[in-house]
Amino acid sequence: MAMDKTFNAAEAEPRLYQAWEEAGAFRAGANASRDESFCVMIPPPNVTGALHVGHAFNNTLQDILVRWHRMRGFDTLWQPGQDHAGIATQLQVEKMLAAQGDPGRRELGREKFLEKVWEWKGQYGGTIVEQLKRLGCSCDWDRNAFTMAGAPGDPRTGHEQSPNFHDAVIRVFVDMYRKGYIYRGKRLVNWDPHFETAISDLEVENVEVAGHMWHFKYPLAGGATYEYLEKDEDGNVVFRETRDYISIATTRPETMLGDGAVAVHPSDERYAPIVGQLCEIPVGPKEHRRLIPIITDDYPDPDFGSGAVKITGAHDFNDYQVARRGGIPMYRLMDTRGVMRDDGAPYAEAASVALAVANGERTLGVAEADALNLVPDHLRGLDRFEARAKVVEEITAEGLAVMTRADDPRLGGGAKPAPAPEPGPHAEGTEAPDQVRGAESLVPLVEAKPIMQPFGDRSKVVIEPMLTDQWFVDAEKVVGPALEAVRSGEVKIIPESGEKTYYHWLENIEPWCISRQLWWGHQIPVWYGLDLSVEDFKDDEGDGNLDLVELGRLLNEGGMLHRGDVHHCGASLEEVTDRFLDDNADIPSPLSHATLVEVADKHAAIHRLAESLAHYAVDQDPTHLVYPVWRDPDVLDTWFSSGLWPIGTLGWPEDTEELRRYFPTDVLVTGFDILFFWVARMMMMQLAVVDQVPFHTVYLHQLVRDEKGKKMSKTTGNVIDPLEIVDEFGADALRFTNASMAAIGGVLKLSKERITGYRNFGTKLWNAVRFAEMNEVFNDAVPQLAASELNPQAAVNRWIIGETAQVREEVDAALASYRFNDAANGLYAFVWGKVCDWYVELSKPLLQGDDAAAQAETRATMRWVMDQCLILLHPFMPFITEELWSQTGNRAKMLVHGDWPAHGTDLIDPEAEAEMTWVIAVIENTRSARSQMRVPAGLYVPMLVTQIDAAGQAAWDRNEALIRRLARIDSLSRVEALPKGTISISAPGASFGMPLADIIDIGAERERLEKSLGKLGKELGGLRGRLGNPKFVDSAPEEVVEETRANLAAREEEERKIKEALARLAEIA
RNA sequence: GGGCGAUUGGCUCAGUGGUAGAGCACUCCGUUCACAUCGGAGGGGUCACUGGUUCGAAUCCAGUAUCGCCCA
Repeated sequence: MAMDKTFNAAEAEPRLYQAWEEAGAFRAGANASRDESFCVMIPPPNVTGALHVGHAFNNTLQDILVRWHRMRGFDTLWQPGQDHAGIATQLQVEKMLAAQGDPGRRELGREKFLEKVWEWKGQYGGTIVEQLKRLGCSCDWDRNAFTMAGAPGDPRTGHEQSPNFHDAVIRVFVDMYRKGYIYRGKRLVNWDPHFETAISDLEVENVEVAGHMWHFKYPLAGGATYEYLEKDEDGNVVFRETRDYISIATTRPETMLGDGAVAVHPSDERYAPIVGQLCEIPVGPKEHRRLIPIITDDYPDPDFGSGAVKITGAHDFNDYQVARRGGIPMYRLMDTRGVMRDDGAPYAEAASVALAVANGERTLGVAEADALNLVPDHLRGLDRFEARAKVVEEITAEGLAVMTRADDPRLGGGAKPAPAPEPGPHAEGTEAPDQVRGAESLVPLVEAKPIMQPFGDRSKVVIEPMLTDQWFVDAEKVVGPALEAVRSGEVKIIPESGEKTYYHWLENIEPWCISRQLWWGHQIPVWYGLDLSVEDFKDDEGDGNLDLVELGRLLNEGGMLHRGDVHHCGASLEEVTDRFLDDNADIPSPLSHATLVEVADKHAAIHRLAESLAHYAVDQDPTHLVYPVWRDPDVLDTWFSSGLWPIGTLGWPEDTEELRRYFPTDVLVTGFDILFFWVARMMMMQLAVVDQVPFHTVYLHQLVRDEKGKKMSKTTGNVIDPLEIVDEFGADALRFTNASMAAIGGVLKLSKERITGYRNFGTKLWNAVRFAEMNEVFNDAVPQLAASELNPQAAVNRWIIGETAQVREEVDAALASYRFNDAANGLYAFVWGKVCDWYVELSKPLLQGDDAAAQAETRATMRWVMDQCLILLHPFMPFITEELWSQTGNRAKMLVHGDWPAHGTDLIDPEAEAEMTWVIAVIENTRSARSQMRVPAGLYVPMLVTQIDAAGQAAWDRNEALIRRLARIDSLSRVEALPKGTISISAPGASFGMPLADIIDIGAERERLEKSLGKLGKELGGLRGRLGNPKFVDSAPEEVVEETRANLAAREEEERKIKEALARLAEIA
């Protein structure tokens, strides 16, 4: 059956993939023939994800490594899976419910909503798996894992065999909690007011937007004044003014309400006289203006703005640090929706407490400060952007805005009396009064300037730094081993620059916020109970029993509603029950004997306890008393669970065979951007939990960009869909392009031109095999031999065997050091440049000639060579190679399990190599001369030789048919001297000529020769210069000097021949 | 502002001390015998700049310029 002219990827790819899967070709350990294992964990894509070019690139590299190891007989596992992507999935499902007109998340309630999520996961969660298959990824899909596997409600669709990840996550949390690595605390976190949850830095996009910088006066307390001086570089006073205020610049006026201080740099002489004094926040009811201290801190930049910075510890990350250093109270201003707080005591009351703090009359604990609502009554309940407009308006109306001339360039464009506040959902037009626009009139100084603003990458709303109670991993406690593992070289990061980044980040690590206020995720395994160990509670009778009066007091006054809760961490309620009961053992009976029950939340707990006590009051039956506890409603950050990916997917905490065989795993291939978010955390967690590194090598790559180096984005419209590429060019072309781009640390620019080129490469390979097939190379009669059994006579066959051995070594070396581009480019150059361009061409006279022995050995050799091409290319282009493998004779195994060659450079035959190098030089030089002399391409011409050394003569004799065919020569004659009008052709050790006096152009020939001479002259100059330098001969390595000498000799011979040829031309001219 | 990196032919990029390569594009020639998704032959770079180290620098060092990424 004749082969098609091209490979039909669209038809073959699904068929081949199915065949691999049916044969179980990708199962862990398939084709294993040795003890060593090789394991790659897929960086789990989001379960909501769809394949993009980044996935395609990343997974191509993994597949190359995996297929390469599998073919070499390693016990190989490529572990696939997806992560549950808390926010993204929850959002997706909410959207779906809305689109279907179904009840929303809150209406459904947690349990019902989670059922919907599981349904959604079952239906759509496998999308990316199917897409990875189209790329040819050889994952062990039977083991497909999911970071929520085993969680309550899991119907096990799409991850049927996944280890119970939920157990692993909960176990790790409990374990790390008990080791003291996890704590609960109030810290500043990125808060998404839309989803009402903390989010990670990774989920925050900092975008430059047009913003404003307002300048306001904070009056000094009690009308105090000071001399404000500005000096130039030489210390001369250039500005002097008596001021009763300090000037502050801010991009977020609404946060002024929560200011705890004004800070200036300790070296700033301008403000030295007033450091330590109090100043007034110029907003809020006049009679309750809050006073805050002027402090020093290194954070303010004296050259930026006025040099003074307001400190709002609860709403700004920099201010938070200053506040912590300076013991400045942090006042939270907003609720979870980014709306100005409307809870707690009236403003007057709160402000007086804050004033007492500012005056040093009292201090506040973190929780107490947080409970204080310092939003003036009339601003309560406003959106943060509405509040901003109000604050600006009020300060300006009171005359406390810094004023400037209307033509001040800082105002940007036309001066606006009171610019609109930041763009926000509720940004309204300005209500500022019209003012005269003359340059002389004064307007508030509101600079128009670009500011970096954080947005939630899913919600697209402005992220609010928010002081909230969250769970944290005390990263400082677990960072040590993770740093040491890389420093010691136990774990290697490629490229090396990644190691620097890794150190820099880990050495400055911050606590890691792991709680999220979502429903979809691993619920935190912590239960809370009411704190009954009331210190000031008095058991009147001292009899250890509560009477009704005492119970009443406990409920109403005992602080049960106001005191903190107690909590315990454990894998299940059963695990924490005893701990709660132990806590309660000391409190008066009958409460000490209460039975523990679980309720929904704290409100329910209080209600339930009260109810229980009321019953007790009536029936005095202590057996009905209950102690209600409730579980933390928050879930864990998705990164916390995917941090356990290496051990979790292998079945930890069970002591599984997979864990023993494949852990620690080998290589992690992932994007540079998640070095911190994932790689570092996996290192920390695996080391903290099982005291082993998760992998020995981390291969980091860049973002895949478009052909111009731009990030792909929907807005720019430059997104390349990898599946469209697969449809158009085939998966192999995309894969080969990915590999050839993958220089270590390289920028990745994907262009269709390049993909087309590698699709063409596939066609080239296809047709080379097709040629072989047409020449009966794959007939059953042709033996399938090992390299060592071939022993061909013809130099061309011996030569190509050596070339193949060499490229195999190059490919192995390149892959071993993750130089995918070198491996791919080496194979491209070999298959196209050596096999197709030369070996196939040179073989034609032998295959089609009448020397049966030569024909037979050439067939056998070509069969071997073609097989080697398919084997070596298989990890890069699995589909086309597998198809060719199946079309070329009976095979014991599919190529996916083909045996990767181990033949060495002992197959290189230096004599054959030298001979073929000479033959190729003769052919190329002849073709070049013919082409430049415009000898018709098809015309067979005679060749003369005047001088040829023994090696040359032997090479000619043995390869005459090849040379004649490829150089189009019809005869070779020995002559004493070349006749006039001969085109000169040289080869090492020989001088040839083509006597074409009647058709050549003397001038053109002279031009050709002189050009060659010119080039040679440059080279000769360099070579002679070097060898003429005694220092070079003395200090350069022997072999370099030798090489240079040999090179010079060869060039001199060439120069001599060209000069002779020019002399001959001169005779006829 | 801090950190990391880049600058090589028209384009995209390799190249860790021995005098510069690839692919694409371009020019010319060629469709009878694997392939026009092809073959043959060519042109094209003072390796960003300035100094230094070295017998020798695209490569190592210092500085300058421009650009990019990350963090603030």
